[in-house]
Amino acid sequence: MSERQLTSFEHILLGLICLAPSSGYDLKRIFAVTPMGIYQPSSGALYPALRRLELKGLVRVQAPAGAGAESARRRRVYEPTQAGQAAHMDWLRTPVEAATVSRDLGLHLMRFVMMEHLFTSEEVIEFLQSLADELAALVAQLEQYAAGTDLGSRHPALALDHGLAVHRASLRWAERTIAALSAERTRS
Amino acid sequence: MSERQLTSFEHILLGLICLAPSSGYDLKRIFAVTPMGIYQPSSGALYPALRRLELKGLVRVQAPAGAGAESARRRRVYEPTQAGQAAHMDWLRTPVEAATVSRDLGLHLMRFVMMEHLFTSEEVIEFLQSLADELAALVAQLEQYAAGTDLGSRHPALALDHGLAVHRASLRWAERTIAALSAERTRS
DNA sequence: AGTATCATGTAAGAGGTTACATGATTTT
DNA sequence: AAAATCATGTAACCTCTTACATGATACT
Repeated sequence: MSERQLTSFEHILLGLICLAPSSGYDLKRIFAVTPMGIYQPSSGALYPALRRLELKGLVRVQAPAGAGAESARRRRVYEPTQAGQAAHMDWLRTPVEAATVSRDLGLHLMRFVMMEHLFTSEEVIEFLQSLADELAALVAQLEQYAAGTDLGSRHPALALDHGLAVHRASLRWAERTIAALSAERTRS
Repeated sequence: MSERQLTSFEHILLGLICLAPSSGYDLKRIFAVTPMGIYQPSSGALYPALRRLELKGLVRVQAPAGAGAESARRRRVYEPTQAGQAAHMDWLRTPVEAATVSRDLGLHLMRFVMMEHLFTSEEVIEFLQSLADELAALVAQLEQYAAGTDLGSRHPALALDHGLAVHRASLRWAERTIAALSAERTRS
């Protein structure tokens, strides 16, 4: 209920819990094992973040469930509340911001993954299209900067080439993925 | 003299100051204007960071220089000390780490830019080669993960495709840039 | 004279890292 | 029985963001 909005890390944790109820340790292993693991959250980041989500009423600890009394009492398995699921959907629907598309690209990809069973194909394609639009704008902006500015020396221009190359690759991926998903949609 | 090693942000500030003596405000404008400006440091991050560099003896405030007494006393223009230049060179020579090459790619590009007038062509090419090697290894690792793992559903596989696409683009850039710099070197 | 920009800084609060602590369960 | 792994957490420290404060200089 507190007003402060969630951090990216909290949004991702919430999303993972929406995907499947998980304990802190489960989440840690997800980061360790998948190619998402460029970031390896520390205990000191993970457990307090889960408590914050719990305090905000977005996740709750699953009831012991088992017939026995105290079995597995050590694990705190979190599941989303209704408010948590709603907050997650809101996050997935957040528009792609032009100013931060480059910085947030990894986050957008994460959102794309988490949309899979929550969005219709149309919504997913719409998201990818807005991502593609902003990437195209960014590429155009970088091209303009490269053409219009005398960078003085060699390496800055080469570094700019790198930025152009990777953003063009992202853009092509988005366009290719839109095409693939559209084809699957009509084929159904 | 304090033992704590510099943050990436501090390394970049030091590097920019080595490129040209600058005030905090100058540095702020560099971030605002260039395509480096995905990150816009706040005053609360910038000025304390400069003070830390000063305390560590890596930068110092330029002497007023002008003939007059108090003119322009408001600006604190930093220049590197010998220790600062040495620390900067050490940072530039830091090996590319395989485990973090993806996360640190932007940092490596920044280092590449700052190497321009401090490294020989051979050293620059050597750096780019090690970057290319680690990128190639990362691409191979992702390909292997994609082939060996059943990702269960569609979107994770597509997101992995994105990672492959952008890292291949980085790798191609590195190879292309090595070729270009090598050609220039032999032509001189 | 008033506004915009230049220029540097501080205070509060949030969140992360590192390192340590603790105990249960499983494996050898 | 000992060691490894599972599992959660805390405390100290550091840095960042946000927001505010301050004053000088340049422009209109």
